[in-house]
Amino acid sequence: MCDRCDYSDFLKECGLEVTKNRLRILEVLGNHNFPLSAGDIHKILKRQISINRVTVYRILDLFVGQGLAQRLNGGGRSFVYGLGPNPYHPEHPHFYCKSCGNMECLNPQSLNIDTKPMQRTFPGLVQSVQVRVDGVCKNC
Amino acid sequence: MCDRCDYSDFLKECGLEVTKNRLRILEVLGNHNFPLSAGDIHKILKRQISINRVTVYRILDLFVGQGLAQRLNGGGRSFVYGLGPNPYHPEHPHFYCKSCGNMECLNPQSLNIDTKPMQRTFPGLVQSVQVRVDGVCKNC
DNA sequence: AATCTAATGCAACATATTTGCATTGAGCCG
DNA sequence: CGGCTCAATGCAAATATGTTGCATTAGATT
Repeated sequence: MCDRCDYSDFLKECGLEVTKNRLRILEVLGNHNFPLSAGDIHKILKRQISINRVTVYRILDLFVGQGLAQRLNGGGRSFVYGLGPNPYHPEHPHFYCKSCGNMECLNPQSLNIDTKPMQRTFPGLVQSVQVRVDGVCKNC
Repeated sequence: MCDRCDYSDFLKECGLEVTKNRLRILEVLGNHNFPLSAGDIHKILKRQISINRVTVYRILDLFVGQGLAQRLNGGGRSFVYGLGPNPYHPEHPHFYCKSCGNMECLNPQSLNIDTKPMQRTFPGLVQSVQVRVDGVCKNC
């Protein structure tokens, strides 16, 4: 879907071997404009090929460790994953519909977050700010 | 810990029966300045009394439904719970340490979040904004 | 005390994620 | 080419978390 992203390059840049499964998972993530759970990703891939559930988990963990993917807190009881922020796809907040349980990505500029007050006072290291907006989506 | 909060009153105001287990769970939540998972709460209570895991889950669900408690997305695979916002304890962001996995509550004013851009453009209903700051805490 | 209802306990289930170990496959060196 | 090595993958089982259905208990009300 995103013709500006070369997933093969992404992997190489992270020093990861380029395998079919890894490329497929990156493509699935890139083809959706909302984050997916490991189970969702596995279901989508299984329609086309044979891949093990555990492999999906492992590849996602690997990606998260490298910053290639982002692990987010779905509203439900499982994690959801999206492509990590990169020059073409900046960090952005997510919306969770309490009614249907779906998540969607919001515009990067839909919220202004000022972390300065925090940076001044917080004794630890701030790496990222995860924002989840909860509510009811237009379809519900 | 918080002498301004009368948990028994909290329950009555919500139209809930005042039971020992409910009070105990409110106390545990109030005694910690960071959110706890259902499992944590169960472990803490079991040290003193006999209480069933399921009861903890049910009471927490009840509290969340009434706004007495807040269900947050821990960094890990489970939900975490804290006291819901009230006049004495306003809504506040949370910090998640990627290294040790602990969470802590931040000052309510540590982040400025402007939801106006979002309110203007988003077609659904925005109910709440959950902010989690990720990073490394001072102990790690 | 008898009765009624909500709260709690218990067992079993469901789902998500992790772990250990076996197998496969791609690259490399002789 | 054939064998070697190591990472990637698969498979089975374990673990953690959360839910459901039904039995039991405790507290309020009459």
